[in-house]
Amino acid sequence: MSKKYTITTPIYYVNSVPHIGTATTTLLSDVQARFQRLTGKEVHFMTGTDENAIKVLEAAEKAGKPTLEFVDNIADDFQKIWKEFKISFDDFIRTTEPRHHKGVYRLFNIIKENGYIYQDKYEGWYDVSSETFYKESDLVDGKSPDGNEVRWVSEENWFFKLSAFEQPILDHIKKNPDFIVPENRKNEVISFINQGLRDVCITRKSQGWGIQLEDDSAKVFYVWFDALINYLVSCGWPDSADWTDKWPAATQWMGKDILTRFHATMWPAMLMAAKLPLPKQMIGHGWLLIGGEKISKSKGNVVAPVELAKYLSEVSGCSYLLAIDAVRYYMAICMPFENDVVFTEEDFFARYNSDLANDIGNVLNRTLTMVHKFSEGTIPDAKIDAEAIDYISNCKKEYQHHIDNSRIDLAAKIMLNCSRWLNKYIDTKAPWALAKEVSIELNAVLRTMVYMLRNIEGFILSIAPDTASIIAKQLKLDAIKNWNEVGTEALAPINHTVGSPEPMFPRLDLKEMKKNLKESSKEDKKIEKQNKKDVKKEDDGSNAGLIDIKHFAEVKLRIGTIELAEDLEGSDKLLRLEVNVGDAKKQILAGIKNKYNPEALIGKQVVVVANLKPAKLRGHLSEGMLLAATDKDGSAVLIHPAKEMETGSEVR
RNA sequence: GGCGACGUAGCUCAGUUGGUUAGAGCGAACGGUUCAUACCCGUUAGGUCAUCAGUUCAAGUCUGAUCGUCGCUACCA
Repeated sequence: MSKKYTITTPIYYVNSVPHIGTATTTLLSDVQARFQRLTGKEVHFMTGTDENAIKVLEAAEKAGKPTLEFVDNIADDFQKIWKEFKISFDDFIRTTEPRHHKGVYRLFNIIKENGYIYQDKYEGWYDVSSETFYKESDLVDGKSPDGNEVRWVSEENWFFKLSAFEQPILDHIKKNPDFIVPENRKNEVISFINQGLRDVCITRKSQGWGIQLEDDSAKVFYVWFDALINYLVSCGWPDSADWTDKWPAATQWMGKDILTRFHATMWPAMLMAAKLPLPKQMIGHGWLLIGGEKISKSKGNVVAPVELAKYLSEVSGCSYLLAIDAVRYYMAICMPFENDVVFTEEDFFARYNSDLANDIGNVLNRTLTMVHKFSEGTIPDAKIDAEAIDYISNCKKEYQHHIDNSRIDLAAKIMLNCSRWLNKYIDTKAPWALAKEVSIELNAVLRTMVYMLRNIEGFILSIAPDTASIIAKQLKLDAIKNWNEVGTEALAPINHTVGSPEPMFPRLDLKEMKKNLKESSKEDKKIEKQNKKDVKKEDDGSNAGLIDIKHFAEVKLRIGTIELAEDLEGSDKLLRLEVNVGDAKKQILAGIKNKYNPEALIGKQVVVVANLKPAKLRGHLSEGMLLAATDKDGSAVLIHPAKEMETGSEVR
């Protein structure tokens, strides 16, 4: 069995349908997959859904559906939408499938046997009302993301010895410069690992959802540990005989957000711990940020690619299939690589007009018309311009190079440049002028035009498959099926009769659309204006840096009496204080250990910010703060009232 | 607080190891053309490369500071 070219997308959370972000990743990988197939490679292109997150439970509950049914539905939706979006995946893996569970168990056991898994106490914040564990970073102002109270809980769990792989991963990155792209992301990963990796807790107390441990049904695997394994499972690991043909993957695609922490550290570590090969390349591309004003009825920040295509089809009159291609093309040519790219619907429609309607669509149209007018509809018997053959031969090389390097945007630009080249070629040669007298050159020009068009077909095929097939169809020629065909003269067969032109991408009336936009977004603008006004009122520039008194009034300052002070265990800066502020006692952690003895503080009065949101420091809750002046050396000097005050007195 | 990224034309973005007059596409203006989807081709306008200072013969590029946006992180109270 020959080695396959494996391309992966992340598996996506099932609490929402595909949006512009997931669609971008998926589309870019699809272009690569389609291209590699075109070159004759056997491709294993996989995507899927991550269904074991605890959040799924809540989402299902909200939807009023049994959890299993809920995830089934969403997984179906994903597949439907991806198919509509022409994603040519070979495998769609769901982490609720038995094959995935089997893989997770196997990998866990292998890593355990290899000595990289151990049992220890897991401590974390536990949200009782939603029965969910939260990481420290998940907490919002000391509460769960839903605003529920959390409490500190510790329980026995399994840990993965991630810390053992700091150096091995760094070494691997160094030895394989293309392992992580782009460069700036690679640097981020390196500096992240250099900060030190902590072992990760890979099991949780079961909430009734997730993959239960084989010998302990009260526990489930941490979702990221389970999810990453899907890549292996999709390749047939561990039991299928041919999994080594598919793994390691050639390219693992993802957005930059899940690269550093998971794919570039935890995942390689897991593979190393199991003595499995690492993927050849991971790409953490930037985001397609949503900005500007929205023309369509899409709500909020979620622009569904399929909805966008539907809307484009409505307003432009182009077929739905080609409208999907337009979205695909846009995402391809705007691919965010190192940096994020701003997406606006206005920009999308402008690009549709300039690139697809005016350039590519129009050049097909004028070529066909000319072949009909000047050559009775048949490709004349003439030599293709050597200039064109040269040009295409270069483009072909570059195009392949770019796709192999995952630069879908640059590849798309080559295609667009071919169309520009052809437009310029036509203008320079002016076939309509040549046609006025008998001319051999006219025939060569006409055949060259068709030849160029066919190469554009070849270049756009992986990006916008139906656009390619329509080009072939209007020329009444068999569609390109292999990359070898690109650049050959056989693409424009002599004496072949072409079909009649029909606009693929009808031009949009952007001015008209802008008018509509203005009306539809009047409301939004009003709100925006109001907001701006409010900001201006408070800060009109002349008062830069000054605040309104009402902002100050929001801060509740009280005289508090320190009733208890002690060192905080494990901290060399913080003291733990209990401060009476009149109506309540508050635990406050203060970073004043280097200046104050705890004993000397007891009984002292201080100024306390009484309505500060609690925060957790060093694992302990701090419910307020003491006012202190900053000394020359940067240390804190507490502020005391000038005379003994009643505890709880207001400070103004 | 720490680490990091970013700030380049009206808009969206390129600018390799510092090296002439800072680029592209879109948009705009003007001209040309008529095969074409009011399209295409050409020309032009438009930039204190966030600000300030420094290194250098030479800085968008290197260094430091400042401002702004964003991300991660912390023993920030």
